[in-house]
Amino acid sequence: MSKRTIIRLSKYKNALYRLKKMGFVKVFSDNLADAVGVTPAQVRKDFSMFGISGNKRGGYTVAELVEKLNKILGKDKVQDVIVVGTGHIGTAMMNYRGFEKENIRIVAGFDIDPAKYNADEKIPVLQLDKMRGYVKEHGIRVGIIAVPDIAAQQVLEIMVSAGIKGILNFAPINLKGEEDTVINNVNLGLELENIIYFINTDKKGVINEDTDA
Amino acid sequence: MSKRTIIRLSKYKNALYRLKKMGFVKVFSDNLADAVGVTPAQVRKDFSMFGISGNKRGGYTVAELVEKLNKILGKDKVQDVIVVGTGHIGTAMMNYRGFEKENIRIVAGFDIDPAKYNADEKIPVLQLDKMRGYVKEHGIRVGIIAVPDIAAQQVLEIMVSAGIKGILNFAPINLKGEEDTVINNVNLGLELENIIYFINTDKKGVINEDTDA
DNA sequence: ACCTTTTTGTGATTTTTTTCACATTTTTTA
DNA sequence: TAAAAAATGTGAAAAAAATCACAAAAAGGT
Ligand SMILES: NC(=O)c1ccc[n+]([C@@H]2O[C@H](COP(=O)([O-])OP(=O)(O)OC[C@H]3O[C@@H](n4cnc5c(N)ncnc54)[C@H](O)[C@@H]3O)[C@@H](O)[C@H]2O)c1
Ligand SMILES: NC(=O)c1ccc[n+]([C@@H]2O[C@H](COP(=O)([O-])OP(=O)(O)OC[C@H]3O[C@@H](n4cnc5c(N)ncnc54)[C@H](O)[C@@H]3O)[C@@H](O)[C@H]2O)c1
Repeated sequence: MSKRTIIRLSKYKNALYRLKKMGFVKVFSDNLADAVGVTPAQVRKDFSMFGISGNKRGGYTVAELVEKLNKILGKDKVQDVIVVGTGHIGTAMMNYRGFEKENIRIVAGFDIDPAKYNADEKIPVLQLDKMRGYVKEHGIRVGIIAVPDIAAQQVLEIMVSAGIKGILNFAPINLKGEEDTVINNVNLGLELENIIYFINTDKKGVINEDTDA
Repeated sequence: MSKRTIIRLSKYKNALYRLKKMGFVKVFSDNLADAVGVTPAQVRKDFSMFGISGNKRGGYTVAELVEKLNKILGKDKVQDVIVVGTGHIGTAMMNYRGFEKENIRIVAGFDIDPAKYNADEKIPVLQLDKMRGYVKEHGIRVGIIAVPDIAAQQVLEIMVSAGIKGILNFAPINLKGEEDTVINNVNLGLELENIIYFINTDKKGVINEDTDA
């Protein structure tokens, strides 16, 4: 399954939360298409690939659909995540309250700078050396890299060797991983550059999909 | 030209900076391909679409290539950017030193919370009401939205009406813009969800392209 | 001077992704 | 009960993106 499809499923799910809050019980492929910025056929095809079906003429039941999407996306159970590098981006992620309702829980931060250590906070910041043990002990599978680019590859290797399988990387370098590791490189500078290119050119509109940069 | 192509050009440029620092004078399509994680044919095709040519057998001259890419990407002149919403993400962006060498300069922040105001800093934080005037006066064309999702659409409209043409949006909502506006939605929650999906499934490896979420 | 090697540049081909279009099902209306 | 209307679900078609593969150019060797 392609990344693009999964990102769309997440978007449908987010749109559904909003629709639900607005009181919608049923939803049609073109409502979701509008909300997410794709065609209705795309919505239906995406669902069809995961065996999600609605009712002809009746559309989809919001509550059911949310549940199915969350199941597919692995959001039916809490996912624990650690952050390595508790600087600007790292602490932004640690303090973000929006992850909770998505069943994503940031459980600890790690840094090499002793000034950052704070084992007593709700989300403790521990020394990097403690990471391996922590990951093994708690069975952590997902981590965020928010260290300077020079340190990123090395940090990646420690994380992977400790047992982490999925990584969101903010360092502006294309990290490469082993076969069984998932790495999602998010390069915010690139995203800005992209905008700069397009405003200096004819092609306007919403640039979508693929942060993967 | 597709977003993916432009993102790749940016990546080539970044890879070239590193190669240059390492002392490389010439570079071949497969060096860049390796660095960025694409095929050599892709590199050459991308270049060919922008009329960039190298020398058969001799490859490309690093310095020339960097210059051409920066020209195409609009990085040959400084681009001023404002931030709206000076919370965690907004201040992370404002404090990030890495943008300077990319000719991206964050010139001001805006917020509705008076506690955030600080007109005397190098990068001042001003009240939201001042944004329109500031943008018009300084001819700002690019802005970053880092406000809560509920405020995002409204903030977008103010920014666009003030004359901003390109927007990087961190609020987890698919902002829609007018014809001549470029909006790049970056949804970090989606990027994490994506990782969670893939580690719970067979498909592993580097997830790339498309932050656009 | 000629042969060999290396690498580009790109048309052709393949693969992937999206959109079309319509038969089918369900609901409503009369 | 039949006809009309509104959606889905999905093969087929189209469009977009990536890869192949090879002629051509440049460099070096003998
Ligand atoms: N802040 C932004 O807006 C922004 C924008 C684009 C890219 N980035 C990238 O995101 C990453 C983080 O940026 P930031 O602004 O949060 O940086 P930062 O300097 O604020 O924080 C980096 C943190 O990593 C820690 N660190 C350094 N080496 C480490 C190591 N080996 N192990 C563990 N911790 C280590 C430092 O002590 C520090 O706390 C960087 O790679 C940066 O290039 C940031
Ligand atoms: N922090 C993260 O790691 C993270 C992760 C995913 C998504 N996001 C999204 O990024 C956005 C910013 O997140 P954050 O963590 O920086 O939030 P934050 O709460 O730290 O900061 C938001 C800032 O926006 C200001 N604000 C609110 N309404 C405003 C308005 N109408 N005009 C101007 N300013 C206004 C607030 O005063 C505050 O300073 C949010 O939409 C959030 O959902 C953040």
